Amino acid sequence: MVAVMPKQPPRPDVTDGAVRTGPRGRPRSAEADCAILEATRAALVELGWSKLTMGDVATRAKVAKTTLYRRWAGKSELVVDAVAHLFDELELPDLGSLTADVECVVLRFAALLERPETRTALMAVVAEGTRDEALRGRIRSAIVDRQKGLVLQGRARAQARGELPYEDDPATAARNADLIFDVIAGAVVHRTLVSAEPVDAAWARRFTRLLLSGLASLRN
Amino acid sequence: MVAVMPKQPPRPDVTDGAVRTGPRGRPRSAEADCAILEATRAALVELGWSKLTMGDVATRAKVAKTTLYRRWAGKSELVVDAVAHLFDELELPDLGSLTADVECVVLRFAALLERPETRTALMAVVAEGTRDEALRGRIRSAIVDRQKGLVLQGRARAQARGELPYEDDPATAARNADLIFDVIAGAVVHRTLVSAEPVDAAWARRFTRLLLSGLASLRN
DNA sequence: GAGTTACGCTACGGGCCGTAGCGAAAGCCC
DNA sequence: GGGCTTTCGCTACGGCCCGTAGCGTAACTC
Repeated sequence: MVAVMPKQPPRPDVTDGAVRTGPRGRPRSAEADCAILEATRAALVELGWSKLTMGDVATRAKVAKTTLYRRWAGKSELVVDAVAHLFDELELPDLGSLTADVECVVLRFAALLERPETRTALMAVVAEGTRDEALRGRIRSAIVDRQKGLVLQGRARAQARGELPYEDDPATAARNADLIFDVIAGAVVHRTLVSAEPVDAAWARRFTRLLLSGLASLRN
Repeated sequence: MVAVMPKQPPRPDVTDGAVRTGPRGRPRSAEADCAILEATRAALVELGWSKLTMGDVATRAKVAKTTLYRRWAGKSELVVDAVAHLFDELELPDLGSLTADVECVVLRFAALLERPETRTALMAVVAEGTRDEALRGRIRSAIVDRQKGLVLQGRARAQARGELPYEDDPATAARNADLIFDVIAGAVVHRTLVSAEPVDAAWARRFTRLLLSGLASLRN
């Protein structure tokens, strides 16, 4: 788990080669960071993305509004960090077969998207990210890359078991991993948030079969 | 193409069985409707979702702000209708094979998502929809159902060609269509908006092969 | 203690929201 | 034409939220 860091305080340059001792002055309150992120998640559950305001979060966290703006540039950045922690619980258990692994991660990812915090926040920040390159990068490092790691891990296991062939070309391997990631994550997100229908065990099973064996396997 | 209708004006009940003649009073300006939707799309291109305001749209459309609120309840509903028209151009040409049909629709759908209007609007309204049942229904009828029709159409063609088996059970057929729809639409949306990487011909080809033949086909 | 930085608090200009109220305009039906 | 109905443009308004500035105080380092 990689901690997501809020906006860094302005520090003097270290480019002159002089050895700096640790940061001087009053340090930032770690409790405040935690309380703010917690308050943000609570506000997301109660109010949703559109009605969430910075002032409200500050009040919930028992913190001055100015303290929020000292650490996060705005609502989007704050919410990304607040939600990112929830994705840390995503893990890929080794169940012994590629089919079981895929089904399991699909269900876990869906369970994460069922939570009202992630439900209302994920699409909203992605929408904002379409117009903000920096925000896209933040989303990528805080959320997307963690998920993509699961794909790489699952493929390595399947290859070790002999369920998947080893790719000869590293570039091809990377492209395939990206493709599989978009297919799995995209299908689960689209099912839960756009089609607004539940991802249950039956759906996960049928999706996994489709992914592994293709369209022709969908007869029954 | 089904026209998306703005908020209906308050009419007296027709439940008493009496024959009503047409609506009385001054009719709504169809030109205003058109100008408003056009102005909304233009504003989406220039400003994006978050900075788009109702007042700005009204000014662009040369219409009073009150006129907007007489027809749409808010920003989300307005944007859904404004973007819905763009999805009408989605069609499924008969290219003679399932592979070609899928590749083509993937590329067309991706081209639609490349446009800044849809890019910034689609995820935003979906995010709002997670907290608004009525808005979800509006998105479904205005956008999602039209796309889903393409899946049904493509499957029927493939079955007629003998490329896909006919499902015995209608319920199974419906579930399969929903699954395929979420996989295709989800993958394209996730690739373009979350991973923020282009859907080009090569990606469409590899995705289609994966969809038709499953993971094992991804060696090269 | 001196220096530095974070904090809480208050106050503010500015923007946008969504609505009310008005007179005028544009259609129907007699 | 005269009435009736509904929409239109316009203005004005209270309210909420934004994001920042300014101040005095608290916490930590050297």
